[in-house]
Amino acid sequence: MKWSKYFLPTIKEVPTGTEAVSHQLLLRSGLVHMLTSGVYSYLPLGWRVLSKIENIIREEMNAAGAHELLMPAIQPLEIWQKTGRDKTLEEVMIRFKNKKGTSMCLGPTHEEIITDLVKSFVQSYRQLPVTLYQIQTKFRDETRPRFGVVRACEFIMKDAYSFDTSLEGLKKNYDAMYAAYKKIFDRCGLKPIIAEADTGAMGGRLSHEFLVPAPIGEDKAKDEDGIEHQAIEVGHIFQLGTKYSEALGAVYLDEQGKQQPMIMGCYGIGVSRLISTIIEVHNDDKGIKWPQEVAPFLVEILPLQPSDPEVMGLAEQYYDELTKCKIDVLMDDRDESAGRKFNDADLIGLPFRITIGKRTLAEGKVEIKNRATSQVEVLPKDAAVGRMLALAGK
RNA sequence: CGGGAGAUAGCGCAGCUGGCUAGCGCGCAACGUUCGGGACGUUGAGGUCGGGGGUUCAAAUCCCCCUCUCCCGACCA
Repeated sequence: MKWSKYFLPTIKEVPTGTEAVSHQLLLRSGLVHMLTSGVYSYLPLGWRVLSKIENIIREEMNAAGAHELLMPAIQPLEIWQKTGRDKTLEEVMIRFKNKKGTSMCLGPTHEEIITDLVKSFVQSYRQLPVTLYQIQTKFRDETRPRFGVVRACEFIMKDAYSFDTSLEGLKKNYDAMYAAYKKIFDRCGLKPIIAEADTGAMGGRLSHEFLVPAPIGEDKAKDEDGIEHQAIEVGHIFQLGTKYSEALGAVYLDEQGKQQPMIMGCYGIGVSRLISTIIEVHNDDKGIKWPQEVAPFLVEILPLQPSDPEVMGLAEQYYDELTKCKIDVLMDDRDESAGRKFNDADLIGLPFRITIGKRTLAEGKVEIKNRATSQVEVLPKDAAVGRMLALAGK
């Protein structure tokens, strides 16, 4: 991508009414834009990060044997009345009546919907176990949205649901999800504390929270050494048991031809919240330091004098070669001062920066800088692409 | 939902003991000079001072009501 043709508005000054570092950087680096409290647009760069995170989640969910689907956000209230959660979740549920006068809501979560769906198709133990998941927008009318996208009224969540015929089966699925979660967060550059937690409004037998220590955390978490941290909850997994299947009549016939309620688990990840959390953990006073796997682009090519044919020629050459090798490249080809481009590069925080300037190029050299470590390598111009590929692990 | 802070140009702010034809910095447009860490000069565009009502010769400024935003708490899968 070429910056001059891209929609990437960076902001120099700290936006009014922002306290959290991640909230400030989210806005300053052109990732999101607030429409109203707790409701955000994702700009092209933010959308790319979101897609990277989603793809990591997809890969690990699929590897764990879950199947992706997509359920509706618009839901009849009737189904919520069957489990009584129209009351439990009354405060956060956004409700309305459709033209026929039917009470509807925007889904704050999907246990009821998935249970109803699986009930429609699964009648036999032979069809179980099954685990389904979706990545979808949830709606919660939060009293106090906070810290940008950390607690929002409209947010993106990955929610998975397992259906089993036995507690052993549930345990197995639960363990598989637990393991997948560890991989997902690790790939996102996060080291969550995993803690047993209350099952709260979800109900059920057992649950674990995945908590990432951060100054803006709303949850308390004790680490292995018993030290308490403020932490952001990025994931929560539950052994639900039969609460929903019994309430909604999701039953199957076992080998004896006897009707049994399905045994369920559910597994959530706050996808949009992860963006804030990653920024909260990976930043310095100049901007974001994206972990490689979730970075919107892997490398920024920075020609300092775009009007210089030799500088720009080399930049274009790198751009083409790296793009051919399937590296996500952003080239700052804007006709702006060097200082501004350097500062913007630090702000948006791509893992690597290739700087091409007249002065260094006169000696046949260019620079590669690692954003996270600040390490700078000066190397012959013909070695830059090869080195970059090595750094990218290709 | 309780407590606190705030809303003036796209962004960051000043002005608030009434006198404003509303200003500064950044950004934006044009031209020229620059060109390795947010360059410089000249010219220019851009505002229902969050909204409504009131007091007054006169309101961004004083009074009342409302809306919105942020922070702390309560709440929260």
